[in-house]
Amino acid sequence: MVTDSHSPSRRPTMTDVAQRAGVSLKTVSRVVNGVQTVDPEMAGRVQEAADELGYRPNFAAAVLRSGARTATIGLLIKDLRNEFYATIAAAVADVARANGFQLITSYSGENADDELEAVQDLCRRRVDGLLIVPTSGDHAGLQKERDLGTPMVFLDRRPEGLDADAVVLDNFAGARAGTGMLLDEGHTRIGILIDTLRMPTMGERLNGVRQAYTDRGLSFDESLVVHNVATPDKAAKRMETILAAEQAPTAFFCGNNRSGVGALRTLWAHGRTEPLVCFDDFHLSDLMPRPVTVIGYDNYALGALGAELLFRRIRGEDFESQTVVLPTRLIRRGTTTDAPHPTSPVNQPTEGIQ
Amino acid sequence: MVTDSHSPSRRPTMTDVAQRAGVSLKTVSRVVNGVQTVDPEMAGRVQEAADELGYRPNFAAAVLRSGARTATIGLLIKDLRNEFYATIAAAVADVARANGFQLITSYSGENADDELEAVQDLCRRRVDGLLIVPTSGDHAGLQKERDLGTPMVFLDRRPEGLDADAVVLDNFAGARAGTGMLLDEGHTRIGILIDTLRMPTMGERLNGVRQAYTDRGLSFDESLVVHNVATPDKAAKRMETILAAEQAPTAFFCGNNRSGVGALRTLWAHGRTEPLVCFDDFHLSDLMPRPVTVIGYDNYALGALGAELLFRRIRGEDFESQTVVLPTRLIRRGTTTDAPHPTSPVNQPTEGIQ
DNA sequence: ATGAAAGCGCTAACAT
DNA sequence: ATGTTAGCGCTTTCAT
Repeated sequence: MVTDSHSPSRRPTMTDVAQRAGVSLKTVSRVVNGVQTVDPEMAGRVQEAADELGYRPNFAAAVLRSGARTATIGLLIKDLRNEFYATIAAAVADVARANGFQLITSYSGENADDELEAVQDLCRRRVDGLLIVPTSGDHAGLQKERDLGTPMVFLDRRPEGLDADAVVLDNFAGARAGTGMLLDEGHTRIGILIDTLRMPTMGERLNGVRQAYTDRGLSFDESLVVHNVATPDKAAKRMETILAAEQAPTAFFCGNNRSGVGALRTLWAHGRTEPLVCFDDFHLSDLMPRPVTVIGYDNYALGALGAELLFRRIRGEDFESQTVVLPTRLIRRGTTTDAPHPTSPVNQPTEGIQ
Repeated sequence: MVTDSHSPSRRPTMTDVAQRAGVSLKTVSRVVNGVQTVDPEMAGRVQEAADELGYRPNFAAAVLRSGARTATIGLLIKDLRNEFYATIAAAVADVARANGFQLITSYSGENADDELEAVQDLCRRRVDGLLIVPTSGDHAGLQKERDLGTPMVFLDRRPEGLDADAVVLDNFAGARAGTGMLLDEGHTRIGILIDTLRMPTMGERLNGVRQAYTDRGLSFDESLVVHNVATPDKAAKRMETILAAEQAPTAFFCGNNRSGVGALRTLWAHGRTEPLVCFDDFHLSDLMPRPVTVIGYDNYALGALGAELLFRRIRGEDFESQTVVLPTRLIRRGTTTDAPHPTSPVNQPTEGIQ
């Protein structure tokens, strides 16, 4: 039953089918593509021959000759284990599927060079469009590819040095509202944990924090900002130090869910009750063992809107480059209990967590 | 600066570059591919012409003529928002990248027909191999594609009606150990929440549960099994009914993390302390507001091992179809507090949760 | 070291 | 309704 499945034997071609069915190449083409009128009897013979041989049309050859689209889009994205990116990828996959396109998911790399290389590879493969969740801060190198006819839409971050569409979050307003809430609760020393400012999103969020102070005529103490908190582990460790210090902050603002989760762990471990606001919602945030306020948004919409925008370009619509800004909103999450302190607060952190 | 980026103008070809550089087509080919010796002066001229035109080799055309691989693998997978699948996808993406391959991620669909269709589309695109996280229970239709020369590796579920490699979890042993733990703690009425038995993985897990009873000479009450609990919401609702019943179970076993999370929510909302064992670990399980024991495993390894296996096939290695079974282990997660009951236990569940 | 011709698998444009 | 010819963009083979 199992034939020699490991032989690299050439797949049958249209010519093979034509020979077997005793018809011309073109007739096979017509039958396979289901267009035009073909004599039913003949069509049957062709279909039979094709089935017997296990004929599968070579899509790339058809595209090459006909000049049709490859019906493929590319997505450059970082780490699918991070739910932020995974949700975007899921949205893009859904839209691609709805349009009958395949999706090539490629890693966006660490810097502008990696990114450019990935884009160029996808262009060699003649993708019809590109969705990019950028890592690097310079996209000027991509201008050429776009000019060459590959539309691009940027997700989560605006393109820099490049004229292209984008869908981003309102980082500034979100951070401003979150910080404002803490200030309005009477906190004036708010510890800020952010990832590197090389991510413009972080800069926007930090500016939102500053603006909340300004809004209220308060001055912001920049020394309360802790930079380069890239992982939950780092956040947890930095929090240990911060909490031990004199004049520790009375509330915390975390620039993303990674730092938020890490900070939460340490606060929980020490039974601390300082309020925490965290940019990005996350799975199960509602079941956290203590309150946490998140700055949430529609993550799936970010990916879906970006993909829709891309397909408009692919369909040939011509319009000025546009940037869609998605709103955020404050959501109270986590649980509250009567217990002032956990009995056995420290637990093995979940493995493989972002 | 921005040239007419929306014109569907043909991308330049090798012939265009050759003309501009005043050399033959073949010379351009040699320069572009960086093989063979070409006069440096000439190579420079060619490179210059290529850069000026923004020439990008047409990868598909090269593959067509040379018969080389497409350097592409396909991944059929369901929902990337589910961290189980997202982790597998991340692992596969990493291995593909390490091998210089691109990855087409396609939806595996709802049934055998969708699945077959997706596979056939990928075969038309001549992917060099296929990773499949199956949804359907019949893969006989894929045999032909495999015989035609496309190697396949199944992830999480064994292929049915098809001779192919697979990487799966030891569902039986995991469920047996988890249930055994509860039985050894003295529980005899354990409520079982599982998804549909049409998923063989669920059947294996349920059999593991039964075996744990058998191991101890206990008889298992099949009426304690709740079927078709597919989402956290469903699990939460079913738990309401179960807890309200007379002779409610004194402990719970959930067949996957979706039902586990849902059950956890309801238990927590009611301040119930019945122990809960859940197949699948999940993000932040360590911070759940009450204890939970998970049956964990190396999810990333599942994807990575599968991809490695596939690449061995792609490289032409010939060996008997093999199934790798990954071990599981019990892990205590969640937090414990002195508080017998939460004050405000019911909270808005996290949005967009799997 | 460079180039001309043929052809990968398919479809477009023309016959018939 | 069916077939023939040419050629998509590239690499191979074989000259030179």
